[in-house]
Amino acid sequence: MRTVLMVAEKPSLAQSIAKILSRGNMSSRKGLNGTCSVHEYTGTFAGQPVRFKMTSVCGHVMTLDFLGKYNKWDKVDPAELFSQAPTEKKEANPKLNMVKFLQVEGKGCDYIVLWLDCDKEGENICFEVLDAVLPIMNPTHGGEKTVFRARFSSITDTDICAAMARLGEPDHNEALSVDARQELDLRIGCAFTRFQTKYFQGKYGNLDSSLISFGPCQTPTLGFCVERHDKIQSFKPETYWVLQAKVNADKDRSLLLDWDRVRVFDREIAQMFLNMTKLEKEAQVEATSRKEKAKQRPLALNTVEMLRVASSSLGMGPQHAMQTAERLYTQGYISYPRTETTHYPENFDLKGPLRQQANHPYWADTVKRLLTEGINRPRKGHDAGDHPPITPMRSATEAELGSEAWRLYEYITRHFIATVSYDCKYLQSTISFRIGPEHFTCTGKTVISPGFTEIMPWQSVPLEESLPTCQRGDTFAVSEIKMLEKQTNPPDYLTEAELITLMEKHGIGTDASIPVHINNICQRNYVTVESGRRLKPTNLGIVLVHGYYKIDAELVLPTIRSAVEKQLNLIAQGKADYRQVLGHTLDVFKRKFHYFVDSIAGMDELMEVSFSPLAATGKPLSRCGKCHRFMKYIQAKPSRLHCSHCDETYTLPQNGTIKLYKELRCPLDDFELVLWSSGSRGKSYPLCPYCANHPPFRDMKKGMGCNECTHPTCQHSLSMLGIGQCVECESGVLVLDPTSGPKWKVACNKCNVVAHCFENAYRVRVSADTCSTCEAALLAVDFNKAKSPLPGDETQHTGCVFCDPIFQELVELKHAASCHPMHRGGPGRRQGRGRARGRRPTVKPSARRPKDKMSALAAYFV
DNA sequence: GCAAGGTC
Repeated sequence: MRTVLMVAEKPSLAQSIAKILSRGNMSSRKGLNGTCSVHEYTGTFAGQPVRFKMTSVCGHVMTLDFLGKYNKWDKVDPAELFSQAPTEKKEANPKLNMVKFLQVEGKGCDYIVLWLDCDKEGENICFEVLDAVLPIMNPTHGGEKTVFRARFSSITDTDICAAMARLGEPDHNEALSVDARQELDLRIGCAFTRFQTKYFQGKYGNLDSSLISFGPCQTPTLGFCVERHDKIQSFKPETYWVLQAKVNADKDRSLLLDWDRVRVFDREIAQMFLNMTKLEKEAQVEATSRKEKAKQRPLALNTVEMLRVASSSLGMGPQHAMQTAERLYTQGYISYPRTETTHYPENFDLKGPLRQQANHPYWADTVKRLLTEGINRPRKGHDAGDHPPITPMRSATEAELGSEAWRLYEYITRHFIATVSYDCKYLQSTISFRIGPEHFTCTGKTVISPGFTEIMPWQSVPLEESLPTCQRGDTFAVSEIKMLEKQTNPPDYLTEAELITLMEKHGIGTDASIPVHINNICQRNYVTVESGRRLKPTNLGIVLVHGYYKIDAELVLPTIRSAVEKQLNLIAQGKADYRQVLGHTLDVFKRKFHYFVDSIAGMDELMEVSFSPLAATGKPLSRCGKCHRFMKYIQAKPSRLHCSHCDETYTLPQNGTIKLYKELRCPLDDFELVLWSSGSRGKSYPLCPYCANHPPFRDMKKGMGCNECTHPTCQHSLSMLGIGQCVECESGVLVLDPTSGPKWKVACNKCNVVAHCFENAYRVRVSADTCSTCEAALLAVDFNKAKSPLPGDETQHTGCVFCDPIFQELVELKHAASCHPMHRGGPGRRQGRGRARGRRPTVKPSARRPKDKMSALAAYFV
C-alpha cells in the first residue's frame, strides 16, 4: 500500500485536520523530537487504498543567516553585508531536529500533501519541507504527480474536505517573495545595526544599551512613540473660554447645559456672549428629540484586539499577554490565540462553548438566559482564512488558573459571550435651549436594555439622570450662567494599545510579531513603559529617531515596510523577477546605507548633547599594560575598560561586578588583573582585560578569564589552579577560586557548578601532586588551631577533594546563583558524584605558544 | 551580539 505524507504548519493543526479527514479514526504517536505528532489512518488517494501519515513542522524549518565568518563584527565591514557576504539556510531550531524528523517520517512515502497555512510564509515553508523530504521519498511512478498543496480557508469539516478534494500545487512565486523578504531584512537590518552599534559604542560610555539596533519594523515602531513625544514637546497650551449655563429642572434639581459654540479662543468675544446672555431670566426650549440608539456588540476576538485590551484594561504587556494566552491554549482552556479573523465560520458551534459556561459562578445567569431565550447572531467580521476567533474551550476558575491567566481567560470568555449577546439599546434625549441669542443643548442617555454590556460592564452606558419631559416653547428658569477660562492640554504619551493600532494600520509586523517588536524597543532601552502602559521614549530613542529624520527620514517612516512589501508582492504575483527585485532593493538600501554612514555626524551631534564621550565616563580602575596609566571602568552595558591614552576599549564579561584584583599583573602583557564576580552566592575569577580581548593562546577564546588560561606558570592560570574535570559538564574544569576564602570555593570554568569547601581555612593551595586514584590535583589546606575541623588537633591536610575521606565532610556541591532568578539552578545534581573523579587538566604544548605580538614579547620574559 | 517571520 502506498503512503501519503501530509504536513501542517503546527502540531495542533495536524491533529485537527487528521481528525476531520479520518473522521476521528486514527492512531497517533509522538515524533522523534517530542514536539510534533504523527497521526496515521487509511483511506483512498488517487483512486487507490493508501496509508495517510499526517504530521507537522513548527513554523519555519530553516532560517537565513550569514556564513559564519561574516558574523565576526570586528572583521567585517557592514557595507559588505549588502552583497558580498554570502548567506546560508540553517535549521531554525536545531533542538527540534526538524529536517531529520521529516526525513524519518517521509522515508518510503509516495506522495506528499502540504497543509501549511495559506499565506506567503506558509507557501515558503512548503518548499522548506520539500527540500528536506523529496530526496528521500520513493521515486515517482512514471512521471506521476507526487507533490500536492491543500488550500483551505478555515479549519472546518467542509473546508478541509473540500481542500482535500481539489488539491493544487505549491506556489513557487509566493515562496520566493518570502525568500526575498528574509534576505532583505537580514542584510539591511544587520548592516545598519552593526554600523550604529560600533560607531556609537566606540564613542560614548553611557549609552545604556548594549545594542543600537535598526530594523524595518522596530524602527518605525519606535518612530511612532517619538512622534508623539515630539507633539507633546512642541505643544503650546492655548487659553479658551466657554459659557456654562444651569437651569432649574425640578424643585431641587438643576441641568447643566452645553454651549453650542463649544468654545472660543478670544476672551473679549466670550465676554460679549456672556453679556448678551447673563441678564436673561429664562431659557426657551426650542426643540426636543428622543432617539433610540444602539451600542454594537463586539466583533469576535482576534489577536491584536486581545492584546489591545490586555494592555489597556488588564495592564498586561503584549509579550506577556501572548505567553499567557499560549499557555491557556496548550492547557485546553482557549482556542488557538494567533488569528487575524474576527468572523466565526458558518457552521461554528457557538452553543457548545456557551453551554460549558452555564454553571460558572460569575456569569451563569447571563449564559443560561442566552441558552433558553436564544443567542444573537454574531456580527459579520473579517475572515482572514487563518484560524477561528479566540474563544474559551472549557470552563475554568481563578483558583485553577492563577490570577494572571485568569484575568485574561475571564476577558476572553466575557468577550465571547458578548459576541452572541444583543446590542445595548438606549434612549438618547436632547433638549435644545435658547438663552437670549445663544443656543445651548442638554443630552441624556437612559438604557432600555443593557444587552452585551451586562457581561462587559466596563462598556456600559454611564448612568445619567433622565431629562425632564418638556416640549418646544416651554421655559426653564436660568439659575446660573458663567464664563469659564480653560486651557488646551497636550496629548499624552502613546499607549501600548494605540501603538498596536498604529502598527496594524501601517502593516508593521504581524499579529505574532507585533508583541516582539514592542518588546524589542523596550529591551533596547529606546522606550520605557510608564503608568497606564504608556510608552515614553528615552533620550537614546529620541536621538535615534531625530537622527534618522535628519539624515534620511525614510529609514524611520512606516512606509519603509509597505514600500518594500509592494515590490515583494510583485514577485508573489509572478509579475517581477525575484533576482531583479532583490538586487534592485538591496542596491537602494546600500546607497541609503552609504549616505547614512557619510552623514552620521548629523546624528552624532544629537548624541553629543545627551551622552558623554568614553573618556569622560566611568571611574579609574586598573592600569593599562601598554602606557601604565589608569583605565576607566564603564559600568553601563556593555561594561568595558577604556584607556583614553591609548584610545583602546576592552570589553569585560557582562552581568557581574568588576573590582581591581590586588594590583596583580598579567605576566604576558603587564595589564592589571581585575576580578569578575557574579555575587556572593555565585562565582568569581580573575581576568586580564587584554587577554580577554586578545586571547593569548590558540585554545583560548575571547572573553576568557584566568580560570581558562593555559599559561603554564602564571599563578592565576588554569594550569596552576585547576583541580580536575567538572562533575557535570563535558568540557569544564573545576578551578580553585583564590579570592574566595574564608568561604572557599572551587568553581567550574564553563558551567555554574560550585563546590563550597574548607570553611574558615586560612589558606588553600593547589598542590603539584595528583591523586593516585582519580588524577585530580591535591589541595593543601591550612586551618587555625581554634577553628580546625580536622581530626586530632591537626591544622594541615593535603588530599584529593573527590577521594580523600577527611575532605569529603568539608565539601558541598552547589550551583552558582546567577543574577536572574529564572536561570538559577541549572542541571540537576547527578546521582552520586557522577564522573567526579576528573583528571587534572593538561595543556597541550602546541597550545602554549602565544599568538599575537604583544603576548609573544611578554612570554619571552616568562 | 544583528532582522523578521514562523512556532513551543
